[in-house]
Amino acid sequence: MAPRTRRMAFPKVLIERDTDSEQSSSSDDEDELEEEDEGPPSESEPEEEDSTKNGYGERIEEDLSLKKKGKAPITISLKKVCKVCKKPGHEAGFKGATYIDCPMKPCFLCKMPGHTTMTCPHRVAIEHGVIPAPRTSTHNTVEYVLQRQLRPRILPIKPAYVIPDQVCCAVIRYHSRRVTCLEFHPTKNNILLSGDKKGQVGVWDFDKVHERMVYQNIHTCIVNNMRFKSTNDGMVYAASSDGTISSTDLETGMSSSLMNLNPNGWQGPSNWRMLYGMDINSEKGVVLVADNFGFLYMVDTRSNSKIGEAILIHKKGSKVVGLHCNPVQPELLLSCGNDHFARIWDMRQLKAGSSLSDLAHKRVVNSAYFSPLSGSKILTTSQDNRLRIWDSIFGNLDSPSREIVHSHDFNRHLTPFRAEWDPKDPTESLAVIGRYMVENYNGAALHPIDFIDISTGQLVAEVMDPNITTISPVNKLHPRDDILASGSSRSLFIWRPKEKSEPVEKKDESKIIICGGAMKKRKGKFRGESDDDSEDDGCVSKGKNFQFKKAESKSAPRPRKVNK
DNA sequence: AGAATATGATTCC
DNA sequence: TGGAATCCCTATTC
Repeated sequence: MAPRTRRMAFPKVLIERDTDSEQSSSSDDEDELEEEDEGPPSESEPEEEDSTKNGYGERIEEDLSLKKKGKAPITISLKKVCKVCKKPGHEAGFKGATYIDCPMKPCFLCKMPGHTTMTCPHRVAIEHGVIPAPRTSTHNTVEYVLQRQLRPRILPIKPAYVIPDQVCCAVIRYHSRRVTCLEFHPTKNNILLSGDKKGQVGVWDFDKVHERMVYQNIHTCIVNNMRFKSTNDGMVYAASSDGTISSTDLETGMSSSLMNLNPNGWQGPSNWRMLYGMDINSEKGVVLVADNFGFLYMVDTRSNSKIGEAILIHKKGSKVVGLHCNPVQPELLLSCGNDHFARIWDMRQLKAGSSLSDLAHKRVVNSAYFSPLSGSKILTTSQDNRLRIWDSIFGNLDSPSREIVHSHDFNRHLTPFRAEWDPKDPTESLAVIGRYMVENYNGAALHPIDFIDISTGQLVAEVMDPNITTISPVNKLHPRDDILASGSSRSLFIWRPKEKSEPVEKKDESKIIICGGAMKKRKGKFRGESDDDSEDDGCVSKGKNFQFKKAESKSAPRPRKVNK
């Protein structure tokens, strides 16, 4: 697995190690970058070469040439190579809490070559990190009028958003694997459902933080999407990579399988079907799901029976990751997937190739959602680091009406990011999405959760907490209250606006709990977590030790290693 | 403190 | 077309 062959091909270049790392990194072109040119790298280089190389791409060797001359003391020399491109002359990686890009690679944010994220035009506003991309097409008359006449009036009104920006309660390590999806209960305001990579479903009353419930036997691997049954909000459906749709009674925990695409068990990876996108068409009483081979399935919720045959809605063999029914027009279905398309369908004429619209993207589309009230706009999240807004009224669907460059790269170890609408926003312009790229906030490397006004592309707010050093790819805004729920790694967080909740330090200590689980002897400590009382059964309240503080330069939690 | 590892889209041959 | 190599701003365990 290790790219050993590449490492062995390095030319041997020795550089005197400079005790002051900051100076050395900024003056690489001077004589310290002397090539000693000991000839080409030998192909038969022994494997132990790896042991002379530390984790930062530096090569440590004893300077033998000095030995030969006799008197000179043995000095340790380092060759500094970029750990990304393996070339000397520059270094990439963390310098403290700031990540330095490799200049040989395209910009990590906008993916364009020729610059790094430091100078990317899409993050010139340092305090925001994200600015709107220019409109792709402004030759539309309606848009022009909107720009001229409406925008000047709209802009001052926009900041009225209420942003949930302070953690009010949390369960650290709620799940035993990373969180993959979240869903608020449709009627009970304090109930949050969470699915994880292991197939477990959490039911959490975040007003009674300690009453943590995790159903372990609903699925056997990733829970990809959950939806409440519209006619009975005590029942929830979930689609999983185990190939089943589950139907679970939240009171009893009783779960049954609505559909199973792998009735004969494991028949090899090319036969194992996984369910990703799911939604409910309450009008028709149908659960819609889609698999990793491009097919859509429908199940009648009254008879629990499959309707018709599977329909190919995306490129054959490609994953369909998202399905969404239009909130206003029940005939309209939206799908998105790994074939780089989001597609709009008419439920009355569902067959392969009969989509009403194909929304083209440059990369995989992680999510596509109709706007929650009018259903006239579509918000997509694509792995090309762009959010796109497609407007069926003020624009055509041939091209997005706006593209917003935003850092939400794909990483196989992270749940894919999905931008979500604020269901409460009457103007249908507020979206929330976690950010991949780290920002250095007074010495702490943090990944904020961004609130973006999709009508202007502006970053309305970036929400973070110095205690949360992990990326938060899963976010959901409450359907009625000013609450944000976040899934970050295995933890769940509930955010509320500052003015509505007292600072957590003064609040009920039990609002933050840390679950033991497998983390008994964990060394990297969460702030305030003490090692002494690590009872690993159930939840352990660590509230009194756990303090939320403003990011301060001295008290950054688990800071990134600072080069010395 | 550093190594190992889990594991998916994409590219290349 | 299919399998191997590659990748990289992760999180966690050992």
